Amino acid sequence: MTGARKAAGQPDKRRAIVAGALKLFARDGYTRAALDAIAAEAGVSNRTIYNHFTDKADLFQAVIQDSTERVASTMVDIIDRHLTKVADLESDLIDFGVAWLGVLTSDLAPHFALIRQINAEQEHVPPAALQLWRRTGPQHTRHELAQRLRRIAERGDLAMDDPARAAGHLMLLISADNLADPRDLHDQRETRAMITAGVQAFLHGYARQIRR
Amino acid sequence: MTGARKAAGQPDKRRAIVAGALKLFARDGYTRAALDAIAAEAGVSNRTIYNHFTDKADLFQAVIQDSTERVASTMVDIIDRHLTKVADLESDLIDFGVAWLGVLTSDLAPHFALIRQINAEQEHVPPAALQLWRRTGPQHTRHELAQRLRRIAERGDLAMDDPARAAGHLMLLISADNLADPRDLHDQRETRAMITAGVQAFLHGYARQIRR
DNA sequence: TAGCTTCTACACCGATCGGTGTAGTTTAGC
DNA sequence: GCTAAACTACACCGATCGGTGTAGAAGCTA
Repeated sequence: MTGARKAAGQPDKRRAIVAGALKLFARDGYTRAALDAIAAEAGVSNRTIYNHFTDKADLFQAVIQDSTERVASTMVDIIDRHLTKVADLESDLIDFGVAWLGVLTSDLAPHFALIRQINAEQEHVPPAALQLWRRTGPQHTRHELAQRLRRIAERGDLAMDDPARAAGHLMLLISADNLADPRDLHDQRETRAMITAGVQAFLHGYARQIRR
Repeated sequence: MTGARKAAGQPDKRRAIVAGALKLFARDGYTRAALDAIAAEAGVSNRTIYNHFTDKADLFQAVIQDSTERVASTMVDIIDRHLTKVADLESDLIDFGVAWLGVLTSDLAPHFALIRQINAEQEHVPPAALQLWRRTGPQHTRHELAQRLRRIAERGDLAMDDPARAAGHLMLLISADNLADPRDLHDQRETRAMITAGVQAFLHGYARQIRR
């Protein structure tokens, strides 16, 4: 609700609260996560939380915003690192996919559990928070990815009508259904095989030389 | 937990309870959904629920099983209806996709909200229930779809190494990210365009004549 | 040292919820 | 029409939780 916060309280306490809240919201969901447990996790008094946030809902929204921005910037970094200078498109895309999927098992993993919670609780999450996540999260990274794909297409290695749609397809084919089922992500070989298959499915659909 | 139920109570009451519970579990999630509210939704006394189910968790598991079986059989029907006799592969796949996506907005829609809840609450759902859903739900339909794709491949219209993986890709490309974001699904033209793009991406990746 | 803000510990309120007990009413099957 | 099972209404318990009040400790600034 309140757009601009006036930085009440100690910044390090605030960070600890947000970090602890992310962990518990991600694991337990909005309703199940108790504020006392969050306070304990953050090594902070229950009362201090209300010194930084007006509400449980307010805290939730802050957690969404913080985590989304952090993850989105990581994703954009990966896009930049792998898809700016492209030598062998297929192997570069596979490397890109490996890095992309690696985020799901990194220390940023709780974020994606949080996203599942948001998707489940859509009816109870304030619409403003939902919209904020969609824009600065998946929409932003998809746009960034689409830009790179368009540039590669202009070089002649890809052919597509709608870069945004193609970017969405690539993201789907790379992450497969692992967003819904984050197990099996620890088998390196299986993960790589899955990514390779996804990239090949993507490429042979968009590569110009095999487009009919 | 208890595998075999001894059909305690009136069957129509049981059905009403399961139906009401599905609606509320889907909308509110396991924790938020109150048993009193479920009882009211089902037009049944609070106490009657405990005559049919031992627990809230027991009821939840029954709801998962019931809804999953119903939806899976619908999906298999759609596969059978559209992919048994294939004339024009691309247009048949598009029709198939339209029917497939139509389920998401049908009266079976609450099921997918329930699935989002399950995916979010994975840490708190009994593993047996999770496994049961995965097997009789997505794994089953994917296997069924893979069978059809293999048959089409044997006829020479498709080429693929791993039919199961291909089936997964097709399911992803057809439903795009609408499983996570079920809005926008009411714009007929946009939906059809999305499905068409997905099918074309799939086809040009697996069609033999354009495989390098 | 003085003064201000922040944090902590703790007790507390009101509401919600899962689950039970009970007494009485309805319904199904013989 | 009788009996037993099933259902209803209602009161109730114990636990959890969001949020507040308060009094004092800790830390920063001058």
